[in-house]
Amino acid sequence: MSKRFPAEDYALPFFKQEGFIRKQCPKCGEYFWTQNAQMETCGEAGSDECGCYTFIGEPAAKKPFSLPEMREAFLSFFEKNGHTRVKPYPVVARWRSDIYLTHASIIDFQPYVTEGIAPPPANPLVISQPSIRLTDIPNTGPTFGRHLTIFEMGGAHAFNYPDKEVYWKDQTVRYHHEFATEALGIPSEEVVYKEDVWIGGGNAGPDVECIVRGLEVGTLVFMQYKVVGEEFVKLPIRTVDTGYGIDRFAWISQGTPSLFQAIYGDMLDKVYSMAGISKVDNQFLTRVGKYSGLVNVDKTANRMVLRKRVSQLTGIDLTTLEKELIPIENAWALTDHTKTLCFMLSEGVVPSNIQEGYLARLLFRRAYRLARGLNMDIDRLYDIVDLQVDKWGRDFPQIKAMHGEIVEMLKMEQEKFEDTLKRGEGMVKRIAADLKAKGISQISNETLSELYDSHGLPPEIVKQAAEAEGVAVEVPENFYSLVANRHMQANKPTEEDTVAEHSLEVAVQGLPPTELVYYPEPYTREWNAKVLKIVNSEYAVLDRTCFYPEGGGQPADHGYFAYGGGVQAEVVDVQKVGRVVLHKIKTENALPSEGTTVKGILDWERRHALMKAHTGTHLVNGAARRVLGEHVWQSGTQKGLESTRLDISHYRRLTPEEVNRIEVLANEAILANMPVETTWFPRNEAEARYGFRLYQGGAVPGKEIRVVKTGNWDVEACAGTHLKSTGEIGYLKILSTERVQDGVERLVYAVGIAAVKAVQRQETLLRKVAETLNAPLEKLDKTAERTVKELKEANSEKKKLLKELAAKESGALAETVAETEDVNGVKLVKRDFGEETDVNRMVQTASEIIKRNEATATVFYGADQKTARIMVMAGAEAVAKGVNAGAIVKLAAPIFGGGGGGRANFAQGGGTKPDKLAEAVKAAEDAIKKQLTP
RNA sequence: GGGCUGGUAGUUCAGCUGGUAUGAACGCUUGACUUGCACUCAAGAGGUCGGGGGUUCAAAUCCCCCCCAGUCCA
Repeated sequence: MSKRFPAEDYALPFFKQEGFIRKQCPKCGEYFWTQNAQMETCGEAGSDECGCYTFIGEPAAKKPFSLPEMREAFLSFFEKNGHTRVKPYPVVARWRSDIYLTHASIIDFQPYVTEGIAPPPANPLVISQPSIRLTDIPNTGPTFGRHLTIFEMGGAHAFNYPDKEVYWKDQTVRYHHEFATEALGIPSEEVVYKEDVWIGGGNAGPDVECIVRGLEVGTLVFMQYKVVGEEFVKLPIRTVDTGYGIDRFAWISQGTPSLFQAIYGDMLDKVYSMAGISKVDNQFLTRVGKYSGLVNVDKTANRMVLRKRVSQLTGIDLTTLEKELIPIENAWALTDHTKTLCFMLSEGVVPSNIQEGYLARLLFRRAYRLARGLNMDIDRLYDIVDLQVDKWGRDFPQIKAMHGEIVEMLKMEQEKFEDTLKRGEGMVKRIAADLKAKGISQISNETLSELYDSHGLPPEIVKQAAEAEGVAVEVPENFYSLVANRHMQANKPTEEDTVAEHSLEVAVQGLPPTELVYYPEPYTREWNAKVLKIVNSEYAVLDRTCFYPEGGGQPADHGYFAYGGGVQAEVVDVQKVGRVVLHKIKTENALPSEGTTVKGILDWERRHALMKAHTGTHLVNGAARRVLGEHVWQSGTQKGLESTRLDISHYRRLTPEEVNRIEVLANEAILANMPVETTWFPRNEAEARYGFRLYQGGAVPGKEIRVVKTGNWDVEACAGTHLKSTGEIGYLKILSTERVQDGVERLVYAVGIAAVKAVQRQETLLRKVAETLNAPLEKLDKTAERTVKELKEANSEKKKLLKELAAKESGALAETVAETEDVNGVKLVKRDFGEETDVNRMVQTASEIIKRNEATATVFYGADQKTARIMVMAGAEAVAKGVNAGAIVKLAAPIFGGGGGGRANFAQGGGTKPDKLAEAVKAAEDAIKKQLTP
């Protein structure tokens, strides 16, 4: 979608007053505002080459600022100007269901604030938000720090309501200009404002980019539209969304060749020395850094073209450029990635193969490969992590608090990756050897993408391993799009359910919100209500209800309505659509008519059990966190009558000991009989009071949040029905655990009487086993062990005996049990095994006989009531003379109603008509004779 | 949430167009020869072919369900 806003949208009084001129850049074609009449291009050092970085070596500000200094300068500037300082939000956007990571400051206020559902924590406000952008991975390094996977976005936000204007475009630009010129001392005529259109996250509006000496240091967005199809629809709330690149501002204030030097300072030297980069030529970096603005790996896929251009502009030859630059870029990227990992893991992201955990894994593996590429001992990676914790731990205390867990999770991840690599290298070796044997000297693209897609082997690693085996690998330029193509097939959306849901939404329109009696009175089992509407002749809508609708992993209540003197309508399901509760009535039952007053009666046994399960779940969650660590988050839950489950994030399989400890802790929490308090808080207050740990169950909609506080054990935002106190649960028993995904463990447990019954079931099972084994319960393990051992021994004894028997029967004894005949120099041995149909025994015997004389063919057979079997084996000499066992069985087996086959030296067959066996044997005998007849 | 790959001896794997697991290598045990850099040679032990169901005369092999593990993408 390309759209331009009219020029007047950007013609601000500020520009006029301060003598800014609007110009069109001849290179990129964009309009920009500047006080410098001599300026021809917009000066932005992008791929259009409108300029280069002129701050490198010549700092743009009055003094150098470190990142924390710049952050403080920014925050205090806006604070001075009437903004309230707000603490940064987490980098894991758990309050949102559409994204995993916070990638801008505005993310903190979407959708509740920007859509007017909840008020902002302050208005206007200022925040410095650590933001993670993994789409910038390939650019991190090559662009000298213009792109980072983690950066701090300074956000000064104002939310303008129809009835309350805070400030809008003009004031926003004024603030920026004042910050840049007065707070930082950047000369006014060096600040350029570029007109631009901003579209993101379904919203849009005009924006201006702020360029200083070639670098975009900020974007001032005026969010005022919702994107609907191709159209922009005006929003009631106009949001000032400014993004100040705090890191970039620090960079221009220091004028270092790269942003990394500005942010990391001395720490970078330590990384260099770990990476074995002995001398870093700052003059060289300065020359290259000036032109780093035109590098953008996404837009111009071919990296080499970019390098060539940089080489042209700097006059440094390509080889030198590559050789000098690549290790440094990699060290930069490594430094950046470890910082991002520290932030992510400190908030409880567990590396895994799904969701945000996968992003952490991706990042770690990349960091690992960068370290390897720099010939760095992998242990140094953890030294860098330590440096990061030291560097950022003061301003972001959770990083310091989680230091141990971060390192542990990373080490675990390292182990897993090294296993994958080892496995993969073995696989490549075998593939290479196989190809070589077939005379193929190159690994196909198909194989290459499969190795990556299914086994996680990046092509460079395959190349390395294959070439060591003497098989070539050519990695196609478009490798990753080839992989993407493999995913293109079959993504069929099944959206039948949404249609039905939509019809309910329409049906409840205009109805008043149902009064939810189950919240203030979770123990009320009977109440009177008026039927407001019957929907789709199956759902009843009441004015007030005690029936809990399905949600938050808690199943719907059941029960019935009584009305009209003795009529009962059973409620089999309850759903909430919007703010209206729908009660599904059993199909066979009569529906009460609209306007009737009904008495609702809850299936209390069911509801009470579910309440126990729900409160119990909060206890298990709290117990798991205490036993396993602060990285534990709920990643899903389903309450049930028989058993309930809770999925938690954790980086390794739970041990039985850990499970026992969780169980004991949870039961201690029950015995402590702690009160369960539920309180509605305004969103901001809830977050301020309890932090983002509240969002255990994921995103919670609405302006007000229901907070469930279980004694001193656990606090969560939760919409379920809860007990008054924990003691009511009685007893909680963990039944089993499983691994749902890498990094997600599932605990299955039962509460109350269901828990007792579960224990009884397990006991019954044990007792049965004990009876079968005829052993006392307490010696069951030893007895089972011994029994299995004995069974194994018996089996191997049987095998041995079979062999011995075969050896005997193949010798002298053979004469007595088998018929032997000589046909043209081949000994034909025929034997009826009677009721023995175990081919294994026939095979053993036959091969013993043949071992003695290769010029032998055996025809063995047997039959029980139901099936007949025939087996033909021929020695090498017999085969040479023409015997073909396969052909014989194929011919003979159909006679007794079956089939069979095999090879020339061995074949077997079976059938279902044992009475025809003799006939088939005769046929087989004749066939052999025929084969041996010249 | 979607896709792909795998589960066979203690380990790494072969076998998978159904028809003997005489499986291979390494490891292990015993013996011989040597004692030096993966010693060599001989003999031997070691398998519910992840689990369950189905098709078939016959399933490691084909089909379905489940479990376990790996991996890519959003």
